[in-house]
Amino acid sequence: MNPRILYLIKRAEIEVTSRMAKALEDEDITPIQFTILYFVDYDKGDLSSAQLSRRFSMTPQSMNELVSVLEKKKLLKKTTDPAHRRILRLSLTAKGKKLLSDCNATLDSVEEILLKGLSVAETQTLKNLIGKILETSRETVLPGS
Amino acid sequence: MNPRILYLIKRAEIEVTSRMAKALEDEDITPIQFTILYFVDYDKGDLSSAQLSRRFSMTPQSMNELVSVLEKKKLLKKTTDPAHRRILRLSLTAKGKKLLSDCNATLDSVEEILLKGLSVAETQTLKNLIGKILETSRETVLPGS
DNA sequence: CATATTTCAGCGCAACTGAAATAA
DNA sequence: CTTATTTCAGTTCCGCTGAAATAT
Repeated sequence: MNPRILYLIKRAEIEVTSRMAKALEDEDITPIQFTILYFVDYDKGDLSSAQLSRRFSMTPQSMNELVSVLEKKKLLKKTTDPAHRRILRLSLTAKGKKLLSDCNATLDSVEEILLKGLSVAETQTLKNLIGKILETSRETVLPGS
Repeated sequence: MNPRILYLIKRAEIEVTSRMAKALEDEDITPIQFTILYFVDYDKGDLSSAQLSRRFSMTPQSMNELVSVLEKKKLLKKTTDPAHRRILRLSLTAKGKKLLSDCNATLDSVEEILLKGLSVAETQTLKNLIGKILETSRETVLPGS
């Protein structure tokens, strides 16, 4: 039926998310929670909840709820910014770092299964092409920047 | 930061969905509702709500709600199957067909914008690669088939 | 009796909006 | 006074489960 590329992307995401959810439930964590940990770790203590909300196109209130859950699970902690006492910078706890690395190992196998029909070169091509689309997206913005 | 392909796919889907939603809101329809119309049209009167629910990995109850909304909007109608009086086959109304073709035109431009960084050949490659992933997915199933 | 489709009813989650306190 | 971050409170939406009626 030669489907739209919009539809193919959506289907692929549904598949990816359900497999991620399944793989991560042993760690008692959702795909979104994982992604937050992933970003907090990457930006090493520089991210606030408000900044995260912008990056994920969510309201600060919604992001704060997600963050609170992770805080209650003792996976990340808030420390007040030395220069701006109102801002709470996020960082992973030791438990959070451990969990993150476990999850990364788990997701490596999920990716491996999903990509087993593709060669290494094809996988790289796929990454590049999606990357180009995301670049185009960033240039032609929709809402308020 | 060399992100996971799982993450790239998720990002792309977020971008696609938000642009679809924006483009379709003039037609007063959501991306999911559009997709249902698209499938009902494609299968020309052969789909029931229960079959649709399986195709989208949803419960029949949830799908029925979506279908009800479209029915109230007079975009599709139910006709009892001649052989199985319990089954309600779905088909588009004239209004639904008109809307679907308008939406398809709208989405053609959305795709064009999103893919403007890619050549025709690259677009085809992207479709093929995602297609391969979806094939692999179908082979290595997760839940009950 | 087992199975599939549809429908009514209620639940829970994850996002939202609104409003307020704190701080630069 | 304006703006940004955080937080409390209420709301809405969308998918879920449970239960029942209908039909093969």
